[in-house]
Amino acid sequence: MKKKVTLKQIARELDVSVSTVSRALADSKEIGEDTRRRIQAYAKFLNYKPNNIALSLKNKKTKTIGVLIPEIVHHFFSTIIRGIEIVANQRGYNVIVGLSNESFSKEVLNMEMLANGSIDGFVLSISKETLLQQDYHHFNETINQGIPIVMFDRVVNEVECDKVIVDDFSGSVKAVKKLIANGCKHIGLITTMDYVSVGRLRTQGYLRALEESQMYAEPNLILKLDDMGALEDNLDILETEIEQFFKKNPEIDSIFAVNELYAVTAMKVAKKLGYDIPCDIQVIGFTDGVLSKHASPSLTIVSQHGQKIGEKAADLLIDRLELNDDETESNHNEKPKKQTFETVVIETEIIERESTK
Amino acid sequence: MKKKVTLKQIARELDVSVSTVSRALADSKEIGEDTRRRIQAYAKFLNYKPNNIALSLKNKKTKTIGVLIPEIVHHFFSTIIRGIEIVANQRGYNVIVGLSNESFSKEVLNMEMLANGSIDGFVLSISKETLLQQDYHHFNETINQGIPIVMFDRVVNEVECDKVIVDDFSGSVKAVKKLIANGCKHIGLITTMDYVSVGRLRTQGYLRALEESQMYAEPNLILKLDDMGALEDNLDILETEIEQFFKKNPEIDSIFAVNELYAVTAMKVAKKLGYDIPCDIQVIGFTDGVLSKHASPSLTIVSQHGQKIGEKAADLLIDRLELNDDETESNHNEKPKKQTFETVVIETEIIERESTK
DNA sequence: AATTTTAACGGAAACGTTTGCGCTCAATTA
DNA sequence: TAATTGAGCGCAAACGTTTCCGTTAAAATT
Repeated sequence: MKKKVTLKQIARELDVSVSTVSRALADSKEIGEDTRRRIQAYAKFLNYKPNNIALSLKNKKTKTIGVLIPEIVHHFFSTIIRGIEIVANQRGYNVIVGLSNESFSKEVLNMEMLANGSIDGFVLSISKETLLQQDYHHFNETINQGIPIVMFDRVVNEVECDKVIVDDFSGSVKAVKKLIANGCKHIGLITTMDYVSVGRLRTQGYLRALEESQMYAEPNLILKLDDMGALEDNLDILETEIEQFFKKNPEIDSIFAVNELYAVTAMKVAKKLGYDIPCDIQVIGFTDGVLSKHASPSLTIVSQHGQKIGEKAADLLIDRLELNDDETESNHNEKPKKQTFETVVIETEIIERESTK
Repeated sequence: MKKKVTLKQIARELDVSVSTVSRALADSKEIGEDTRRRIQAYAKFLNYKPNNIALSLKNKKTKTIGVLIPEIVHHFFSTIIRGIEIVANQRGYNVIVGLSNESFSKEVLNMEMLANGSIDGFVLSISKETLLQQDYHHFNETINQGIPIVMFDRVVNEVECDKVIVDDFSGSVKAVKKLIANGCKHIGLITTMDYVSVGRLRTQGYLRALEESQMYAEPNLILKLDDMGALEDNLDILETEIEQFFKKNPEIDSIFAVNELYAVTAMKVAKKLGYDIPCDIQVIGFTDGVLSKHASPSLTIVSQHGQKIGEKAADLLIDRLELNDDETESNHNEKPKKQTFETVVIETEIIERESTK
């Protein structure tokens, strides 16, 4: 077992000092032509690679970004990680992931773990429990320690930082208006409880679209579901809820669902009840999932472009990290740099498939 | 912006030495009752947390495990990451992920990046390109540097390390025998090219099941597809291939598919051709995906228990890491500890749904 | 009273880097 | 010939810890 080779080792065996080796490998002009070559050759021979940890300690930066998400077994979030990973790697950063599992305490714990030197900045999406409790102190404390945060998708006004969101509102407006344009008169909405901002925004988009089309928003046609707990596990509950919904409102001619699961389940129930899709009932879901493409009929969706979200979030974070570098290096004048934060909106796109006319 | 508080800072402000602070916080008996209390109180007040990077440098261990997977937007892999993350966190480790994107060079690059001090060990699944090229030097070099590796799912005999695999072979045998028991006489197999070991094993399982049931394996009934490239993107190609397959072999009464996409696509095509599932054609897929549950009819599968795979892999890795600790600390006798590696097989389970009788 | 023990703490090395500064020796300049 | 320059290299500090080894003074032993 060959142990990792260090500068000290090379220095000893070549009978020079550690600093000479360091400089030689950095191609410093201060080192003589021949010794430089000698050292470089020997280092290459030993396959020397500098120790990242030592560099991190010295440079006070780890070149690592922490990603904190509520759940990873979820197409949307894994797509985002992919986006983050791509630009991070390309810009010389590593990605370390933490899962909050929608729990406040795990979110706090994970942040504290990673904030103690392991990472340079965070990209995160807030857990449901945190949103419910509305306790955001850990975010602000982290930012106060000089560790920048970029939030995506589930964001919150109480924390000042860069954000990347989806145009939930106007995406929903577009979707519902498409249903209206397709001749739908009684558009059902299947949505979640209000505490997650995205659900609320999508609901508002639904209402706005109706309003702008001089249509009356019937309270009956709105089904609010509590998605706390394991959604995937009690599918049958979901199905019966939706079935009740259809039976109570036979006039329904279309469904707008705020996530993929609701949409495909609605289709399944509708088919079971004898409706034809899209003739009797048209369906649009808000999602970035894999179910929609393979459902039968395939589902028309408002696509969220998860990868783009991840890429943009990583870019924002790294931009800020490297901007901070420049500041601390060059202008030490205490001119309080106006801390201006950006909120980038990633456009949604309607992908038409078989569930709409 | 409050900068991170260090031992040195506390020491200065309390007019003691750094070592005293360090010991006081470690509850060392060497420090007097009162100073100990004083220091602990002040540290708690300042919310002192030790710097992970400094600790890593000192202890020569990072308490971080590197996970290298071919792709993250994939239910199977994200489930595994979840499993890894759960036990890692619980045992005090962090998880840093790298994506090879099925590319050999990205796999090598990622390993080199992380191997330079960033992580204590790897959990990985080999990229397709690497399997094709059969170049495994980076794995062996990493192991030689003293960094343990645990491979999962896509493993290879050429590398000696702990492994976690699925019983692909016997899982397939079980599945095909179930079809046979259900009265199927002409079982079609939809599989991949042979270079990924799991595909080959599942194919062999299919053959064995037929053999053991004294049934003849018809070459026509085996469809081998090349899944290089973006599977999801050319769904239509996949569909036409499968459609041809059905048309050429009208006697087919069931399908065993080695992955979820093949299985659900086969169902879709079958339905389009007028077959009834499961009456005319029964389908079983080998998978750990989300499509199967929501397909209509829902798909009977051989489940792989991805999370368990991840958990077991992480446990194996951490076990070995902490075993190495004990060795180097206590018995320095050069008795060459017999390096014995384990290959754990995670049992599959057939989950019966609507696509079989 | 002289010695040993012990409690309580500080100094410094170490982990692997980078880098400012100083040193030496030769070459150039005055 | 004496002084200045510069090339080429080493020393040591620094990053934040932990820990071995002192050191000091008081307490306990003889």
